[in-house]
Amino acid sequence: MEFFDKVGKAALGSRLRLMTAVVTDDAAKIYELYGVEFVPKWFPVFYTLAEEREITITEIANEIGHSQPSVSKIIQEMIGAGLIKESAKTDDKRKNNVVLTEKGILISKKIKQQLEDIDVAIEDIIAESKHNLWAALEEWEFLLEQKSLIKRVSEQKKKRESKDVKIVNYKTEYQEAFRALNVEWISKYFEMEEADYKALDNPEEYIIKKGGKILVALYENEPVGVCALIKMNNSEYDFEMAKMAVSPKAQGKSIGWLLGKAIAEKAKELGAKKIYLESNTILKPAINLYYKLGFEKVFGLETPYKRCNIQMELVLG
Amino acid sequence: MEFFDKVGKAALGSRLRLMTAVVTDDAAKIYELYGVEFVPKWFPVFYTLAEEREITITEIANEIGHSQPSVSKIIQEMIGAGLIKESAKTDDKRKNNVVLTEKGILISKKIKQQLEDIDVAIEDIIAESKHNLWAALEEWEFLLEQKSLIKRVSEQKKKRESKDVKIVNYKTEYQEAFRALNVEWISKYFEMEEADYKALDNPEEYIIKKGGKILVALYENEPVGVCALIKMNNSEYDFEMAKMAVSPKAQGKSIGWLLGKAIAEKAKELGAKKIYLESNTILKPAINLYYKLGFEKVFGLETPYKRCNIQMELVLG
DNA sequence: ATTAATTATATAATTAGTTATGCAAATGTA
DNA sequence: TACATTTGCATAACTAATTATATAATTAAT
Repeated sequence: MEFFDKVGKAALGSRLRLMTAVVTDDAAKIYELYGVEFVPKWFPVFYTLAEEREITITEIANEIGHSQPSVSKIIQEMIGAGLIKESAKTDDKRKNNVVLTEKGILISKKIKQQLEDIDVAIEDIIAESKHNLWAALEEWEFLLEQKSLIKRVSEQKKKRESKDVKIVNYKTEYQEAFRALNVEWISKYFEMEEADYKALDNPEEYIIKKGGKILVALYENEPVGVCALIKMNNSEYDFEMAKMAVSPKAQGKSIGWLLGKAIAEKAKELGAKKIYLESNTILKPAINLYYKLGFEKVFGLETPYKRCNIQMELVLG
Repeated sequence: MEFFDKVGKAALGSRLRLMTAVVTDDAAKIYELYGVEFVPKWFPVFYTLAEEREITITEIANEIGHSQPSVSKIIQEMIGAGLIKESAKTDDKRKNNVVLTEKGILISKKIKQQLEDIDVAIEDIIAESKHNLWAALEEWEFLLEQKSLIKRVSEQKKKRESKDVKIVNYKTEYQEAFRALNVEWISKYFEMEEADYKALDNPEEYIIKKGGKILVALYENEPVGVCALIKMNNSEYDFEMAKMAVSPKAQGKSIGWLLGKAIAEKAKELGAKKIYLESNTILKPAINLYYKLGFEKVFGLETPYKRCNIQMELVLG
């Protein structure tokens, strides 16, 4: 199908669907060829019953990877066709154990030869093909169970988008964004405090002129994240990382990570050995990010912020 | 899925269906991730329209391998969603040409990035897997188009069953079968003639005692095919192959071919250089078989049978 | 110039699965 | 021991496709 070459791998689903249709259409004809009165969709259920002596509907569903209602319906059809019957041998009255009838056992014998022929026919295709579809399905089942397609795509999206994020130095034109992005999360989770207003309304005076730095993350030339490195009056720490904010609209692009890394780099350039931060444990994604960046908990410093209930430091390598 | 290992390749259809479900389920989530209001099943149709400027429903169906009603419904849904519109630019009033709307074009741009991400994600799976599912699907599409699964299985069935066919010499206990199998086809297509009754009622006297042979094909120890080698009074031919009959119930096991081969072998053992036969062209499968066995048309011999309108000979190698 | 066959589409019915939901039986827990 | 939770199953409603069939427009054939 030429179509698939043009579209690319995104058409994997469509391609699978077509192949499924081709194979299952022929499956029906194969039963006919062998003169077995049998509906192909019964096959997985039937096979399970031929193997196990007696088994419940839910167990069958789990074994063959169908939903329980699907098996439930198939069982009813097969009972109608006289291939299986309910077997009362159970103390748990919710359970509906089923077994093959005489007729079912007969058909299972008939089908045995058919299965072997199909097996040989498919083995032949495998032998004449370069790429083993059967083995590929088995392998992909495993790989997609390990990490689903949606997860893989979302990781790729993040990776690509974070490439388009630029971290730049603060300019006056970003003051509005610096203020707005911070006000957004602070007032959502806490209340704006005196110290916040000072720094956000006048960052050049309160942060940069005192020897600090502000970095801005740009995505498509819009400021979507900010973070400050604030000069401290403390014997142990030269700088505090603070006022980190990322627009909710720009989440999933690793912007926090990129800002954090850049701030740490900046601090190192300025000769710092360690940087300090204050936060609150209700901000779980933020705390997580700090750990990922290498911060560790410390205790005991004084702070002007009511909302601070966790203090951390990062030793610069 | 352990189930598949037990069942063998016959579960290829089930395995494909499960993989299709896994992939298409995630497809829906992927559109959501990218914030595109889009139903995955629209994708092949949408993609075709994004490529071609303007195209009819049937053309789309052919291109993407769906049925026409399927595309017809999808088109209606997409018109409802405002992604495409009918374009009246056609003289053939049966046709329903469709194109993307402004909104459709916008979404196609949005989706482009998404497609690239999926492409990379799937390429990554291909890279980390030993068996390339994408390439396997492509190859199997080709192989199954060349020779369908049903054809491959039916060939395998024939091959296996013809192994279970035994060709044995005539014994008195097979007289009834020899008669019945021949009467069945002769009276179906023609009328029984005097010469038929003689040979069939008393084969030992009319065939074997005169230096001829009869071979019987047994399947599951039942006689299901017969063929005679009859001594001729002719300077050119020593033997005639005649009274070949195969039970309709045993068709598809190459019994005719096995009998023909065995008769030719027998004739060679008896020192014949050529064998002769008479038939009628309305028996197309039989004539076909004779050609396959190496017989060629000849002309001019006299025959006691009304039904004879073709004469053939096989030069024994 | 009719009539028959073909083509393009739409609609209806069917298929093989899925979720969602409800009910009864069994199990766990305070 | 009573009550909440879990389990097993059936039923209903939905989904994404299919085949079968109807209708209108076009093309081919007498």
